[in-house]
Amino acid sequence: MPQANSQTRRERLEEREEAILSAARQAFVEHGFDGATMASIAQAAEVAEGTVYLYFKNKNALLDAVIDRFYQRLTEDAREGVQGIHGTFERLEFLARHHLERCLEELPILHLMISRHRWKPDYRSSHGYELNKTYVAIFDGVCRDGMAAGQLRDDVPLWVIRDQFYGTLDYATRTLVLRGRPGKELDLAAEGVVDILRRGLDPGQSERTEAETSKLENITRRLEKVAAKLQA
Amino acid sequence: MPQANSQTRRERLEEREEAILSAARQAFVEHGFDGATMASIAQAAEVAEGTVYLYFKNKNALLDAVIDRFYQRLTEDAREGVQGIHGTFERLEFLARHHLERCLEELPILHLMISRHRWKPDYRSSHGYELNKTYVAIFDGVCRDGMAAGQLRDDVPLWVIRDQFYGTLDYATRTLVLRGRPGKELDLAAEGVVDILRRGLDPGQSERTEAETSKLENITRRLEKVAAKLQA
DNA sequence: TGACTAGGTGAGGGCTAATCATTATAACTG
DNA sequence: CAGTTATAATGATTAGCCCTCACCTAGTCA
Repeated sequence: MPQANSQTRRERLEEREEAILSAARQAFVEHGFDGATMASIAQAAEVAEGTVYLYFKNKNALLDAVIDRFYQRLTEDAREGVQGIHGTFERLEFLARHHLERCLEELPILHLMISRHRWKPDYRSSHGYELNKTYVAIFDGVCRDGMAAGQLRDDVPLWVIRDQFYGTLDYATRTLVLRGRPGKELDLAAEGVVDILRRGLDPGQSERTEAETSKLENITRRLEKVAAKLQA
Repeated sequence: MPQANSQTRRERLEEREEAILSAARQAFVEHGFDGATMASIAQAAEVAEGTVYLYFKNKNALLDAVIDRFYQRLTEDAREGVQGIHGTFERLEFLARHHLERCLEELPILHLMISRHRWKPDYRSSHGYELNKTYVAIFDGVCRDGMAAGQLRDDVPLWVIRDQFYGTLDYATRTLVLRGRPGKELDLAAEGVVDILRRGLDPGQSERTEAETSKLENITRRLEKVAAKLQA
């Protein structure tokens, strides 16, 4: 049974890789990149120190892999969520809330990403850049649809809007943590971001109905969450 | 002549400190924090390695000192510039342009600041936090004046606006560099930021929807309480 | 002059990431 | 099943870093 054997063999390797990756993630989250040692990661993964280097080229590659995971889930969930929502600003508000929630949840990972990943001189040719590109492509798509539908000014470059959106959100994440009550003010932050965008990118005559239904739908979504809780 | 002697003595010390600080700045800018070695910094400053530690507690203290300088100049110039300008949005546009220009000029310092400084867990009790606070106080002042004069909505928390402003600018800085022509698009970015703010914070629009959503949110909150009770 | 002291030195300690010669294990073959 | 090869795993070792500390030097003062 060579098939079965090679299967288990492959599985063993994947399990090991998983163990190392998970140990690394844990170590990075707990002690930061510099604070985490390869020795402790190897020990937590129950392998020898040298073994880690069979699976990952070096410490940085470990970090890359951890961040890769973060982005994969972030992107997937964003894409999924957007699909189930109609209306430009409803989608934007979902994206804002989703980004804030996820970044707050995984704050240490966000720190690692920003501090070690995003400011490298060769960022643009890095894998991380591609990951980010894929992620923000969802936002870009929503905006382009909005522009095509006339709900969004199309005389502002998309990259300006994008920086406005994610720049604000990342700063807001930090502020929410610094202020010590991230949960309570999350809604305020997400709504604030989209609200300013809504007014700032209004293509002309204000469409009050649009704005109102948006907020109503927002509340509906929250009520649906409550309903889901009740079911569980 | 004890006066003259102690003077020259003091001057010697200050010169040395200056030499070390300047060498450190150079090294950090050229090779990054990890890439710069204390040995090379000491050599560039023409002192022994141990001497550096007579002037700065450790490598991190060196970085702090470098960043301190950056903030001092940034803040001073911002304050000066704002004083010579009247009108809320004119001032904001100056601040945006000033921030962008300075950050682009000193990009490596900005990287150091963001990656090593701002995301420390104890950031809020650090000197860097105070520096940042002093800097953004200028922006806050401009906004508060604008609100008092009725040129700015006062129903959006100041911290949301601040995050919007500086978050966007920092992201824009990165984008401008990535796009490779920071000079040409700097105006576009600065104007874009302020333009969206201008429209987004225009106090002219109605606030009736605001009151209505507030009521609805009240109801939502009550329903969530009910849900919590039911869960228990 | 001789003791005192602030300031300066650089070899060495302790810790780290990463390597590589060696060993162990699995897979294949006749 | 035994022998051979290929793959996987090991951990002592290496090179390089930050920082300390025992020692040194040169001014200052009694």
